[in-house]
Amino acid sequence: MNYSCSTDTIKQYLQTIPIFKECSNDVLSSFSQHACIKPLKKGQVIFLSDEPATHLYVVLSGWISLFRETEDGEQAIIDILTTDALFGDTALFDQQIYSYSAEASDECKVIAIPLSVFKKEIETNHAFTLSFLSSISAARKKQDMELEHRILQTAPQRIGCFLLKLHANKKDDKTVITLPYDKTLIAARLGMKPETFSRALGKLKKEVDGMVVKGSTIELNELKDLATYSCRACSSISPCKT
Amino acid sequence: MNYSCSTDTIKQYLQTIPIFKECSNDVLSSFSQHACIKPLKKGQVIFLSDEPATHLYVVLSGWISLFRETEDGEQAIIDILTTDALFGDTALFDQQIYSYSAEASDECKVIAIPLSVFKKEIETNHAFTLSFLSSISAARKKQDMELEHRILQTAPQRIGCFLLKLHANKKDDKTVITLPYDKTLIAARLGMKPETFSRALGKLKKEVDGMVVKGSTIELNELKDLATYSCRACSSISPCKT
DNA sequence: CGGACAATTGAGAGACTTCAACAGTCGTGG
DNA sequence: CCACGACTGTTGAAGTCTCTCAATTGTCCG
Repeated sequence: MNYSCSTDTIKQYLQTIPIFKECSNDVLSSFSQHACIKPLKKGQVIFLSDEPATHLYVVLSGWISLFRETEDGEQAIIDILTTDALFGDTALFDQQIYSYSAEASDECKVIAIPLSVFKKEIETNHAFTLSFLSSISAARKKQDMELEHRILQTAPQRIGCFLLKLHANKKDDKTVITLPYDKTLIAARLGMKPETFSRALGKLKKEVDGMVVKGSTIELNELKDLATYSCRACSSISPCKT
Repeated sequence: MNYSCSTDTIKQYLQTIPIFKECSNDVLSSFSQHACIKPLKKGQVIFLSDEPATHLYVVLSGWISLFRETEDGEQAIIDILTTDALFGDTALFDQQIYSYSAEASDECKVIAIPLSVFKKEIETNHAFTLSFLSSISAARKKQDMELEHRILQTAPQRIGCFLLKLHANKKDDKTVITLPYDKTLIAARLGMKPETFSRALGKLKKEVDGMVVKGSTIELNELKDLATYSCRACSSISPCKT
């Protein structure tokens, strides 16, 4: 990969991303001219919650975690995003303030687009607004399911659901799943402590026939068995797609 | 109040609702002509999850609960809405299917607007799309906070936070808060069992100086005391506004 | 007044967390 | 090349929070 910030490189990247797909050449050029590619090291903070917002970001590679911190010093992970995902866009409305913090949990590459440029496009380009709206709407549904899962699913079920989603996003159809980041981080992502994750994964292994865990790879016999166990406590038509 | 479905009545109502506020007279007329006011009895179902969507709705009065049901027969309450809130709008994108069920938990009145009419407006009227986008964006942030609360707050804190939000939406500034609906329903809304709610409210009463509970009214000495206790485990700059 | 339902209370079980100890892995520096 | 330390991950025991089940009280309405 290439670390350049050249307009052409960015344009090429943007074209592959769903939300920008329907943009005309002019629009893409406009974004590309003002955007730049930012390589990030593990642990690097991109912005902090309640900070005045300047850019929104698109993930090119790696994993970005969105989180908030409380007065107590507790951390709540809101989401962990990878390629094609947009973040920082919540600052577009209201007071142009980020509503969460963002940090690279990996070696990452992101495209930074000035909020003002994006906002101008939203204000003047109706087609683009519609595709943005559609993506926001999808994100909202995803969040909705997230909330439901926290209420209804047990820790082992939540892990199962997480694995199913990982599998759904894979290119191949093998029943071997590789965990994308630290177990500690997955635990936080699923709203549980590392110890609970470890024990819950153990329980899941017992409950699901033919499931084998070796470090960060998980082998399954039948995906269906995992879905039967995990999706029992979920309202969506299983298996869950979000 | 008046149960008529006349265009003028609906237009009058719509004009008072933030998302429609910036609509031109023509747009309002277009909505009003196709919309109708629907009175609802307590317990009446408006639509079910996964059903093909026909209308979206605006709450005029009463409380509408949005929920989903799992294979197990468990129910997850997603939100409980009142005056000015929009629902059913998640069906605008994707497959025009409702992503949750909606039921009146009260005597309610709602305005039903055909999805097709709303969608057409979204597709052709840029100013309207922007104001819709802004409202969706706000809803998303609210949901975000909801998720955080479920992870970080204990049951008594969640109740405290709920009370603070009730107070923030009140017209007057009295420190007497009236619960808007059944305690059982509030419990479900906050993701806990009625028994837990009862005990948690008892605990909250003990923890917060000067708090008195009499049936469905709650008296407070200082709002600040409640916020200090509840917002400790929350990331937002207290008190929470969502 | 009685029935239906909301709300409370108690006891015990279950899920998750906390604290603490320990095993495994990886990279660094001697 | 090995030893050390830092870090991730696992395991045990005890504690906390919430849920479940069951019994009881309170309240509203016919």
